[in-house]
Amino acid sequence: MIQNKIPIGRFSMITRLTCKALRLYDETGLLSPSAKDRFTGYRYYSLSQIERGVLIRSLVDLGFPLARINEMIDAKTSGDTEKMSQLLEDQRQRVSFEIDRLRSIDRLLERQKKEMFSMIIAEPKFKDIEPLRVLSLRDKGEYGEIITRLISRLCEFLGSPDLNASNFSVTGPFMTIYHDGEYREFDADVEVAVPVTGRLPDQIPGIEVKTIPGGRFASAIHKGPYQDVHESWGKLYEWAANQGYEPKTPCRDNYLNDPNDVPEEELLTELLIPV
Amino acid sequence: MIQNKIPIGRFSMITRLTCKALRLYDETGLLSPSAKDRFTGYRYYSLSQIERGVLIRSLVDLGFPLARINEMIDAKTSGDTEKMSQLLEDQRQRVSFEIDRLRSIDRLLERQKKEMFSMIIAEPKFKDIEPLRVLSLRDKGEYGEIITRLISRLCEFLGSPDLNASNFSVTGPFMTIYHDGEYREFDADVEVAVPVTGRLPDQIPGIEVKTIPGGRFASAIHKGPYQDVHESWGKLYEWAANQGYEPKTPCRDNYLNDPNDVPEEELLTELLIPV
DNA sequence: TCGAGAGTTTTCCCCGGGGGAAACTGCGGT
DNA sequence: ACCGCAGTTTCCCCCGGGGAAAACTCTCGA
Repeated sequence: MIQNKIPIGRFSMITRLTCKALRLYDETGLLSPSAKDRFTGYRYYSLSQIERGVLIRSLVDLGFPLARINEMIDAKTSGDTEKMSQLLEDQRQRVSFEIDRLRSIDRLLERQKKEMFSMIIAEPKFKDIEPLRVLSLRDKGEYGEIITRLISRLCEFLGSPDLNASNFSVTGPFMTIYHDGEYREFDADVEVAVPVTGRLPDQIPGIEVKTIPGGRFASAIHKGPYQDVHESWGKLYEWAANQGYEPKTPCRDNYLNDPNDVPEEELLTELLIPV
Repeated sequence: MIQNKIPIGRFSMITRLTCKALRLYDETGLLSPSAKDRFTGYRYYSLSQIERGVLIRSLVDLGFPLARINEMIDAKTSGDTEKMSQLLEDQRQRVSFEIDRLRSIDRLLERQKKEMFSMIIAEPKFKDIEPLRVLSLRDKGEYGEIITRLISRLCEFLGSPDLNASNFSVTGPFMTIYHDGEYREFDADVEVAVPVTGRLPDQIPGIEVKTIPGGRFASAIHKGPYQDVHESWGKLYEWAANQGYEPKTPCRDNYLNDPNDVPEEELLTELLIPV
């Protein structure tokens, strides 16, 4: 019997697997050296293990995770061609999927390069939102004016000193809830709310504590002046419809930053449509 | 001052970052909550942190690693447009590179699906090989015949029982070294060698212990019958030349598995051209 | 037989979080 | 004032190795 004691470094050169990887494969049992010196712990591989090593290497090159490599080798040694092509097909799908993902990232990067973050708009997605306990104020009138007015009234209330002592606190951004079925420039039925926790020290006429319902929403983030928000609403409606959901009511939006802090072009508004 | 104590879960909903990620960002300092309860450890974020969170999220979507995200935000807040577009460009390159890599994997997978591993050939690459101490036997004649003959003589010698006792062992696969400048069907100058370690117990006429030189090699793995090896040699020469290297001499090949163990179509031969 | 230099061993930390366990806490409702 | 549930905390393991450190060992040539 020819002793073939290939030390790890040379075996690594032959199989193109790194020493680090070989040690890992030893631990996990994917490829254990045929001999291990009991005193020094040195690993020694045999010539007949080279083939397995090379096979593992090519499977690694194909992007298989180690668990799949194990399955694949099992399938190959037991001649299970069915399983093998199954695994190959799975892998191909995973790779294609990844390629698509990267391509869309590439497109986004391209856009950012041109516009230098003037337009980071998070891609639309669905969100499951829990019911929310809010402080709210509702009125009718012209959009822009009424929202400004209600928000400043809420701010005024929140700024009052006797709130500091209580366990009351604000737990989210301001939001507007549009109770009308569709956009209406004037005489709109609008509610402004802010998520809160804790108990109110006293009753303020017109300001109400209530719980607004949760559920599934289509969500997108609009960046830029409030005036342009209509376009984004349109896109979001379209997107939700394309995904096979029917837009419901009432819509909301969240004001994610403060017009006092950032210029108009940096304003972020999250748009939410219940579906 | 309005207390805004947004707990981690809600902040995660708003920014679209997971709680897990937020805890990590807290540890690394990328985004630390504005308040942390000293007794319970609860994290509380403020409304004004939402913007940073949303920005981080969109950078994550763009595939930036966290370190780059840090740099990017620094550049953005200090208004360093130069740096920003630099980072964007870098990222775009990394993504394109990754897309290319995946595409080539996809191509390989496609091929494997058709040929079911009848042709795993590792992609050509360059290797730096150390000098190798070998047992060698050299002769002239017709390729196929001479290689077979020399290998069996070496095997015979290696199988002799007095070697077992010594500290002598085989540390690599058999190899052939082609000393001619080019392919020659007959009267080829061929050396067969096997890497060894330890001392030879006695001298065998014709068998020599020597050290063959190392250096940089172009390497590929051929799978299939030895007869077809010429095509792979040709491809490897072409590839090395395309990479701007000049093929030198002598070439070698390593026999990575044993014709006694596997059918002809499964034979693996590593081809090495010094450059 | 010895010494130098290269090879190998373990161990630990890193990426960028996901998943899950066990324990503790917040908060609204009754 | 208490209950129960949902939220939050920390801790540890997982992927698939890369990099580095400290200690040990192998091998070849002199």
